[in-house]
Amino acid sequence: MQKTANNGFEGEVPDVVVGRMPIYLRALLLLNSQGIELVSSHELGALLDITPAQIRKDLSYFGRFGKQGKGYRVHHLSSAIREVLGVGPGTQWPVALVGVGSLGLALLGYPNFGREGFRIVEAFDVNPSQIGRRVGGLTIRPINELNEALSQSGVKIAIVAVPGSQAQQVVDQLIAAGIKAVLNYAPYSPRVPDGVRVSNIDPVLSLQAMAYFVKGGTN
Amino acid sequence: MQKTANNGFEGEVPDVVVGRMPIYLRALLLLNSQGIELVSSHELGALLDITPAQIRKDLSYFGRFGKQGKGYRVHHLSSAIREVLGVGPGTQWPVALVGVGSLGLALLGYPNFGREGFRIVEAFDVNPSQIGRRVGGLTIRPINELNEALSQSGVKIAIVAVPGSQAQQVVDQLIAAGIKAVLNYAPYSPRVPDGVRVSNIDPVLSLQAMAYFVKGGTN
DNA sequence: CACTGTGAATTGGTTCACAGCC
DNA sequence: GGCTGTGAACCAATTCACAGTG
Repeated sequence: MQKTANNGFEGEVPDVVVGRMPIYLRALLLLNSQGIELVSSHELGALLDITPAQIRKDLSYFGRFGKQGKGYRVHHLSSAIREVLGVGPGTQWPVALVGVGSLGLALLGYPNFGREGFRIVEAFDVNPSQIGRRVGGLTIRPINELNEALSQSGVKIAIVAVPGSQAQQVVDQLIAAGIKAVLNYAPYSPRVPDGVRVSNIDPVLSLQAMAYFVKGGTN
Repeated sequence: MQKTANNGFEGEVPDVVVGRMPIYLRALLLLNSQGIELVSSHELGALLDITPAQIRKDLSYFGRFGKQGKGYRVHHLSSAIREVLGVGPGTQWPVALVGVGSLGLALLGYPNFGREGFRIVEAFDVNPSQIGRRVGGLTIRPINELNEALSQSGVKIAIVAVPGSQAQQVVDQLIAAGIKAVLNYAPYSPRVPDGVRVSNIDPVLSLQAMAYFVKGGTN
């Protein structure tokens, strides 16, 4: 049984490997902007604090992108990773945002989404004073229009920036409207059915873990 | 060699375990607010999608907090975890913020830091129009005062919310000023010396990884 | 000959399963 | 009887080491 890379079976690539691909992509785009055309796994590893072997093995899950004796062509590899992730140039994932408080507004104005394959195309809030407000070409809509607005539109990814107490309810509504991936900023980890991905961003959890190490671990 | 829990050696607890402790703490505080006094590893696991064995083993790195036949007293366990992490009630880690754009401002107004053991006590920016501005009891200071302000103050944790192009330089300055942990929101992973912790929060990386799964993995 | 791609070896993390205790 | 705490077993991820190649 000769397992060539990318034999079409799903679930074969470990999550942790998928999670590193965007990191590689980032680094490659930076190298590209510096005019660097060729990079070895060793150089890339030095840049990212990742072992060369890890990088080569990770990439080998998706294909053979390098040249022996040379390394990887920066542009070629970055294109390949974009392709793998589904964020190739030309594709832009439409994203829904729920919660337009100060964090939600900051996200609406964040320029990197557009550059990296995503665009916020709908924004919702419960707060009546926000509804109807126009921000960056978008009109903030009431949350009860969420299902109607998203069900037919094919939006598959949402960002949740509401208080923790509302997060579960909002996520439930999003899933009912066909959302398959949620980037959650609320300080509450919502429960979701199989087939839906959640990625939680919670600065407090990160700070607490770092506090342990700053303090000096177990004392 | 009989390795009892918490034998005082540092570095013995895997990072991944430390990273889960804040998650447990979150859940326990929620249970506590619901008036629940006792919880088993099985119940907590069901709530968090973590196996009971994992929870018990994780906790056992730090001590024996449960009662056989009963489970864990919610209040007792949450206090113990706070103690372990160094975010016990009464302690509040002072934190420096660099970058007071829309994201930085949102962070300044984020009420959870205070509740969970952290307080932003200094805020810096390069933008002259921000400097001197008062936000939430804090005066925004120019970044060249960073070293002076932090070196003597004992602030060990910083939040970086500047553009990617400035992140490395800012982190270098923070480290020179004695910072030991950085929560980095810039879309660039800064290089740091041993002994300094960085936690990167990058929504684009999360979205790109989720896009892969929404797309259906390798196709 | 410097590098990739990849099985094999190793390390680290998770889950099992049960002794001990309430 | 129900649950914790924990060695042992298992599984997953990382690293090694080298054959293969431009």
